[in-house]
Amino acid sequence: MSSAKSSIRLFNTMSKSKQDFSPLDENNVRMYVCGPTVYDYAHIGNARPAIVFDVLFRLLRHVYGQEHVTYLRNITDVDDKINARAARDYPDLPLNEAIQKLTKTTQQQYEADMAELGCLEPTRQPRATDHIAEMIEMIETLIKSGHAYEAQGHVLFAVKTFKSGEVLQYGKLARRSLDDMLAGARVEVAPYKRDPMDFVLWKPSSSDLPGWDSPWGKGRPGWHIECSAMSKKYLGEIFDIHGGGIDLPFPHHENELAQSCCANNTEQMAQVWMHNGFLQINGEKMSKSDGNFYTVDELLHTEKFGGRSWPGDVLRVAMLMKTYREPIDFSLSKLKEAEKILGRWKKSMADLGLKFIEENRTEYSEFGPCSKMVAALSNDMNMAGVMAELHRHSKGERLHNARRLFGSLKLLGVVTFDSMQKWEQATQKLLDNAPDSTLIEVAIANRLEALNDKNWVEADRIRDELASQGIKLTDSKDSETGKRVTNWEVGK
RNA sequence: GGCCACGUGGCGGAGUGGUUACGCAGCGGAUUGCAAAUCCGUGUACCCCAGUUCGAUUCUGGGCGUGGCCUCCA
Repeated sequence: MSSAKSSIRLFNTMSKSKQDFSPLDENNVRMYVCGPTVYDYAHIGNARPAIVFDVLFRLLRHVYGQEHVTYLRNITDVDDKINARAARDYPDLPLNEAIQKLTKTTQQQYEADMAELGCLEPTRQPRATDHIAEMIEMIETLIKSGHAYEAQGHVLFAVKTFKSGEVLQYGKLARRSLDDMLAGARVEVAPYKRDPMDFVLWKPSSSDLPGWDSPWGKGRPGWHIECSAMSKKYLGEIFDIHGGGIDLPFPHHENELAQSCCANNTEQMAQVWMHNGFLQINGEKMSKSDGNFYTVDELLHTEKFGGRSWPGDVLRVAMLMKTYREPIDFSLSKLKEAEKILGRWKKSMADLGLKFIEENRTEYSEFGPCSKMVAALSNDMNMAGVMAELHRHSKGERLHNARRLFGSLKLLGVVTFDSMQKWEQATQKLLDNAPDSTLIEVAIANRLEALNDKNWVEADRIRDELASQGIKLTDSKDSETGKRVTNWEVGK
């Protein structure tokens, strides 16, 4: 166990290198991941961080114990996009009610989607609007300590005050100097900013927008402060892992880091910063603004992508076929390959002797993952290594292989006892719905007779007829006698 | 324009200063018509140029290409 603990290595965006992971408190490993802004269906690209960090969550639970990992994923429910969408979708409701309704249903949809993709619920999913008081408190602290200032109803964070000694810290996560950022600035700078890069902690709300009373008048928080306030409340001033998409290092995480360190007077916010790569479609980033996206719900429940729907476990495997930091080209061939591989894994488990019937449930819950697979996973979630181990067990010949395969797939969140039970029952159901099996046996016997007579035409006629009823024949040879043995199964 | 990442066999996708995963597809075989299923076998690939080295796909420099960030974004 202790060797496993010390062997987790994670790529840290801050240092741009893989580092040994050692939690601040082994009894409470803490991870914060930036979650969805709940104004619309999640697309499959939005699901990647949920899946990637779910796998990490599961690995940490495996290594440190289920009760010793805290995983927070926030729900952003205050945002200009939400306001706009609520007004559009519920024009007859008062805005506050419309927003309530929109954010609530969107969050439920998100949680349902992620569950279908095999993701565990995080330990907590705090909502921004439930933590306005904590945000205001942190902003006040920042003003008192000179890191923030009020200007025309806004409160702004002064980026140049984020220093360690005399060294400017702002920009160190994204590895960008203030000059670099200014050179590339594409937005007009508000005149009341002391520095062009200063960002909003609090902004005024007009009467037609959601707002909360504050020392600076009725207003609403800026985007970044919620994560600083909520992570502090539930995880402490410094925690272990902070994750999110590769678009977040700048500005979101850079700003969170600045706020948190300045408010808490700490040198760091998280030990490790992790970022997942994007999904691409035809080589371009999948994004809502470009319109080249598929929602999780569409993939699961409609035939919009590739003319068919896709099970959650297939989508999950497809997503795990590449290192989390690299982009994935989301394509039909990828999903097909994932489905084929996953089908084979399931079949091998059954062929090697696993039976997902109730009396086995307790015994099977004890099956653990293959240690080499855990080792690969511990190496910054090296999924290629993980896949190789899964394939190795899938091709094994012993019951042991099946147990390890099940244990490994379970750890990855790809299968559960229940999902395998359903799979087994579905396979069985196909058999039950097939035409009378004695008739099939007779047909097979007739075909065999025809084959022995070298009457190929008649033999093929029988086979084709069965095929038309969805019965697929597979010929093999008995290893003892050398005689032809014909099995049948119900095809798709 | 600035910053960052990546560029591997038909495709997907790891990794390594020398023995070169894994998967998909293909090909050959087990298989005594054809097919399917299964199993076995089969692939010396690493963008270009220069440098370091006994030796580079792996290190260094330059170039080209692709993608991302610099504005809301997973």
